[in-house]
Formats: sequence, C-alpha cells, structure tokens
Amino acid sequence: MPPKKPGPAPAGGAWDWVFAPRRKGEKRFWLVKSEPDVFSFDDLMRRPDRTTPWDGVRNFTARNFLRDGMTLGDPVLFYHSNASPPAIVGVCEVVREAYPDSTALDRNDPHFDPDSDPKDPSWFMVDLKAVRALPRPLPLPELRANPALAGMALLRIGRLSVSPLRREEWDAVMSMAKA
DNA sequence: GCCAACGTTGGC
DNA sequence: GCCAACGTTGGC
Repeated sequence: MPPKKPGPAPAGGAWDWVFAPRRKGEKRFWLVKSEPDVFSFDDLMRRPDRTTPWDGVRNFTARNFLRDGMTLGDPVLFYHSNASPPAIVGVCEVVREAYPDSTALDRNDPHFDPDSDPKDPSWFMVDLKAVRALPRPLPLPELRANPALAGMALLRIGRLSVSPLRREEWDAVMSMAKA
C-alpha cells in the first residue's frame, strides 16, 4: 500500500502484512495509547455516542497506520500509558476512517503544525467509539510475560502511539482478559 | 547523505 | 525524577 506524501514509506519491510490487501470482510486489529490523566477510556465511555476523534498523532509511522491501515469496523485496543501500571483497559472500534486532523491546522491548538498545508494535510485522525472495558485491565508486565505477545508492536517499539496487532496477538490478549 | 545534538515518550 | 530508546533536525 503506497502511503501518500509526506513521510517515509513503510514499504518493503516489517509492516507489509499491515498494509497488504484484505480479503473481503477481513478485519485488522490495532492499539492506541492515551495517558489516562489526559484522556482515559472512561472519558471515552462518557463522550456523546462514546465516540471521539483520535487527533494529535504526530509520528509518521503511527500516522501511516492510522491513515492507510485503519478501516471502518476494525477493533482497537485502548492502552493507558504513563499510568501505574500501564495497561490495556478497553476495546473500541473505528467508526470513521481517516480525515484531516483539524488540530494540526488550528493556529491556537497545542498540536498546531505550521508545516502542514491545509490543501494537502500531513496529519490525520479517525473516529473511535468505545465498545466495552476489558473484564480486567491487563498490566504491561503481564503482557510482557506472555510469550504469545513477544512480537507485539506495543512491546517492541515503546513510542508508537498507534500500532497494529496480528490476529493471534489480539486473541491472546482477549483470553488473558477473561482469565 | 551522514551523523551529532536535541526533544519527546514513557517505563520505572 | 531519571534515563533509555528513538524520531527529528540541521550542519556539513
């Protein structure tokens, strides 16, 4: 999947499986991070229609996942970073695919990016809707202890605020949450 | 195009 | 508060 400008292409590498064409009806799985002091899963549950624009992503790799990968109906894990302990706490769903991130174009917004051309925006957001809290939060140390999750982007690349999971990883997370 | 300096994220 | 990891910037 050729990413549009600007920003480096993830092509020819480890993330090919993320952008590969989908079979009809195939879902892909994602994880987003948020600091609960800033915006928690409970905050999302309290939003009208339990929905929010996921704005403020300012990392090209995360941007590419969000813009080129996330598809209507895809399930998304909600992770609390900078928490004690950091943990996966809930599930949400993509209810609107990528559109330009208005905060990047708003001079008065802390996430304003003067380099982003309104006619050809650099940054995008999707809308996420809360589905349900996990039966219990899954703290980071417990995730790390599960060999089935050794390849998970969250555990390998600390700073990615939007990342993909393989189906097997998603399933492993779900069974941990039930146990 | 290389790489050092710098800034940010985020676990601990 | 500290610091490791790593993305970004800018000099050359």
